[in-house]
Amino acid sequence: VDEIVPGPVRGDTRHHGGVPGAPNATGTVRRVLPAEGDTEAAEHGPPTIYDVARVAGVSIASVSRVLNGRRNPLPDTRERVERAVAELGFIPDGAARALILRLKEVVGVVIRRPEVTVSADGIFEDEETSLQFPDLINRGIEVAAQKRDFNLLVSSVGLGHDDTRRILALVGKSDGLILHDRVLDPDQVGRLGHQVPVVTLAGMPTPGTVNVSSDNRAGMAELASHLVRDHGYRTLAYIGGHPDSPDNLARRDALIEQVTADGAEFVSGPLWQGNYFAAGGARVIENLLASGNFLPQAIACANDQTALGVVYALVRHGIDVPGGVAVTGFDDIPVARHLHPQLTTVRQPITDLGAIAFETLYSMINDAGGARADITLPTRLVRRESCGCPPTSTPLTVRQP
Amino acid sequence: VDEIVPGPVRGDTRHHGGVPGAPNATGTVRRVLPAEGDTEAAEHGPPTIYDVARVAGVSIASVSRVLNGRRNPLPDTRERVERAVAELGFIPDGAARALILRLKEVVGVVIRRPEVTVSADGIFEDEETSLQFPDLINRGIEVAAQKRDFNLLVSSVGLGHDDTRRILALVGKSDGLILHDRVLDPDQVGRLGHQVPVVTLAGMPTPGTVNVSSDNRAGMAELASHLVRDHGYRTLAYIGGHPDSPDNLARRDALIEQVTADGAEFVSGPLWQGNYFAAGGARVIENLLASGNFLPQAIACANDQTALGVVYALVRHGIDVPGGVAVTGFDDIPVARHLHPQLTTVRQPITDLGAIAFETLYSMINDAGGARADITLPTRLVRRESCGCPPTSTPLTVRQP
DNA sequence: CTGAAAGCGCTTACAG
DNA sequence: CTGAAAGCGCTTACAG
Repeated sequence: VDEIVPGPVRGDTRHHGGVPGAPNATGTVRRVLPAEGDTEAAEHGPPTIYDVARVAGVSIASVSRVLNGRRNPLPDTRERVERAVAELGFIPDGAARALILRLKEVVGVVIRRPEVTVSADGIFEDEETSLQFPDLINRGIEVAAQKRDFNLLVSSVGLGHDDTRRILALVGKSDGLILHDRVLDPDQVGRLGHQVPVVTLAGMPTPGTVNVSSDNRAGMAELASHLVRDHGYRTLAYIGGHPDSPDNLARRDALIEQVTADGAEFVSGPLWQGNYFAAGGARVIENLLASGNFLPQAIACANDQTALGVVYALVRHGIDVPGGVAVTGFDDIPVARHLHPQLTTVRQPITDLGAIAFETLYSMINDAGGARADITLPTRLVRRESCGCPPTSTPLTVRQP
Repeated sequence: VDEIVPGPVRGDTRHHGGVPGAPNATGTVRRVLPAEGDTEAAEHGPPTIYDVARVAGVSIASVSRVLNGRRNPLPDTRERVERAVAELGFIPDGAARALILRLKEVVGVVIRRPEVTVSADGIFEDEETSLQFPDLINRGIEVAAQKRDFNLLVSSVGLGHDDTRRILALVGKSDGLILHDRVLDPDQVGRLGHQVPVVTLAGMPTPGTVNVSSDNRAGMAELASHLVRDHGYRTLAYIGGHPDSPDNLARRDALIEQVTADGAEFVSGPLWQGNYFAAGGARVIENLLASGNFLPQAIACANDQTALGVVYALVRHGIDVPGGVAVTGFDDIPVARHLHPQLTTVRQPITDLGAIAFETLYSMINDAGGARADITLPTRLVRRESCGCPPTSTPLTVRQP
């Protein structure tokens, strides 16, 4: 029996019957059994390195070497492989490559997607709000990743969905994780950090992971000083982002500190709670006005999108910005400079944040070395019109190289 | 010699010496050689299914079955596996899983990142322009993908970079591709379509791939009629997007057709070329004004971001919108409703576009079945203020469920 | 320079 | 129900 049955001896005998250039015929059979006559087994699925080797008349090792530029294959070998690759339309399977290399060249990124909330009157907030800031960060990550031949694998989490399962699946598909703000609580981050390289963006510093954020305190302090000392505003308020966001807390604290230190009054209360989105900012103003509250001279918002909603709501109610109330943002997203009035804000190096997060993760992936320090990037005040400053006369849409 | 050397007999003998719970010690050795004394080989790298099996005292097959909910493992088996998984912090390797399943559960998405262009006076345009529309589409893809346990693998391409290599690498890491507008020329798309399932967004229909787009013609025709018939504008112009964008061409053609049919005048010329970004729209206005051109009564822009820049530049020059010139957009990105004036535009179902692109691709991945028809989603005119309509009195930031 | 062989970490018929 | 074995498609020492 042993010598009659032509059972597979090595993996590559499975491929003996492939017809080069023949289009995939059925696409249904998964395991190719050795053909009876050993002559016309149909080709299934995309071509593999075995198919290329057979067509080129070389070993799979040579194919691999040509494709990866290892050693110096003979010109003849190289040409035959390249011809076969082109003929078959061969694309190497990343999974097999990742398995042997122990490197997927994939960075997992987890963002928090906006919740669909229901307000008191049973109306849903728009769930298609824009994630400008996170999207811009992801762009920074992607551009940096590209230079290392990495790609960006995105997953979003929301409240009440079994996120752990989703995140673990993401980990299994990547070499390391970058977590946006408020994606996991610090405990979970710490635990994850033991299993895989993790970088957090604007998160809580956790041993074993690296946190990348920008200097909220300095930026907000500079803004506060500008509002109080330069413009002379005596009453100020803050419209917060998500209450569990470290960025939000740092900005708020710095504002209160500076405003108080400069002898102005900080107005606060439960109504001043936003959610990082324009809708949230607008709602705060609506509620404030509806309940007859007085408005301070200046409102500092947790981010630009909130400021956008605030300006919108104020103008709707006939309140001029900055004439009636000054409004400022945080982030300096691209649209901020195209608004009326142009938005005064604190500039974060948004794409740099992403790029540095990736580079940090990349170094963690490559050497499992010891502890690394958290990173804080500088911020700076961008004075435009919404704080009360005069319009600038610089070119509108261009910048110096 | 044969019986003295304790060489690996099966793959799993490699794991005999692992110390459960011990932290990864060196992290440098890659291949674990059989330990001399066969007793204290250090654990390396993250735990595998063999480690879990050993700790749980079962076979790797049982571990796999528990983890994937196949068959009905005995409660005892299940518990021991779950305990071992928790103890070791085991996360299954997606690459190995993908290799055997022939499914990576990953959708590759290619976007075109904005070019860094140099204008005539040697000044660079801001490369951090916002990709709101593509980002929103990607969100739609991601949400749909999630429901199928897929993740989104992103890669961006730009002019002059060796994109083919990058895209092929992406293909190797995913089960299928969604291509944004202007990522590849139709020839390349067609070729790729032979090798892997491909869905294009607003691309040129190609045999073997499926194109998903929205009804540009109907939307733009509706807008044009509104401007000419309802508002009575007699001169109109169009600020284009990228000249090689099918969306752009369809919108322009529909506008010209309708404007002409309605007996109004269509103004055009080389200066009216934008690039889908705010900076491009603003520059068109600047150039027009600088060269002493007269402005039409209404300007329809290729998309909302362009309109944003146009409004900005007009207002800067003291031209009221819509009083002096009416301006409209296309897309209805979230920020459009928060601008002053609120932007009249054509609404595309942005996230639906992404979701449907994914679902189409998913079905292509699961059955390599025959040809599929291209898909066109409906659009509709959203009348707000920038066309000359009065402000609406509906709630500002909410919508009905 | 090149090829035969081993092995990456999983899943799943196939027997028991 | 469970385990031993095969195999997914690659890369890379190891010999020749």
